[in-house]
Amino acid sequence: MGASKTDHFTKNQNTIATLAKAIAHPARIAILEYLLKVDNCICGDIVNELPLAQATVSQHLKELKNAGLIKGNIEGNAICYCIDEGAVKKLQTYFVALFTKLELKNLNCC
Amino acid sequence: MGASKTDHFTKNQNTIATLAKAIAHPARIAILEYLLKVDNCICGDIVNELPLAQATVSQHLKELKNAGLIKGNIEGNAICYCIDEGAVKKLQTYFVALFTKLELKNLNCC
DNA sequence: AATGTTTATCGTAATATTGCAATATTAAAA
DNA sequence: TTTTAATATTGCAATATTACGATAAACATT
Repeated sequence: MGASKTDHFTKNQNTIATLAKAIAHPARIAILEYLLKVDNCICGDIVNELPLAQATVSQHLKELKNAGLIKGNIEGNAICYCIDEGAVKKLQTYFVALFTKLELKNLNCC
Repeated sequence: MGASKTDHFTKNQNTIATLAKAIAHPARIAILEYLLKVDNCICGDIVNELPLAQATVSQHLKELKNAGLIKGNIEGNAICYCIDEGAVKKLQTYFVALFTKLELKNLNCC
């Protein structure tokens, strides 16, 4: 078929893969970087910051939100988007673990 | 259309997105974890470690190799696969930068 | 109430990914 | 040389992603 066999892998493996997928697009990286750059987390001008149509940006924001990497609150006719620290910490935890394992190895065989 | 507009984003954004995409599948996470787990980097039994057909595993290995995350040397009729430290360090560098930016922020507005 | 602004959703087309059977390739072993 | 074993490639079908125009929804402004 063609659908990922997620049920054959561990929960942790699927979690990390999902988080990685959420940031596996330059537009979503750009969105995260922008959210980190601006002082205030009110970000009604994200669309103007990206070279994509409004509908496309909205779709990318939705994916980041579904992945839990950002949070959004309604504020009048604007939306307040922020980084979600919890999810980013989860990403961080995994990568730190990965990198730590790496450093313990003597990978000079190839 | 449907193709990513990679040329509208920075080189760094595209690099990170590509690396993230390479690990955005549980099978490829499982492969990396297995490569980290085994003592020796000769890994001719990766196929048996995964719940996927040989052709599919080979394809995932190819993607990891294209992304530069693993290296492979031909050794007789087997292949020696290893983590590529350089690429993992690149991933690490980016995430450390991202997480560092996060900690400097006061993200309590949402 | 009518208008303008901002964000979300729908519908659709183009492209990419996933998975596997079948087959090819490569080199060791018999 | 023939056989065996391991990995790669091809071809195809199913599914997912990306992008955007059109439209809807929500609210502020006039």
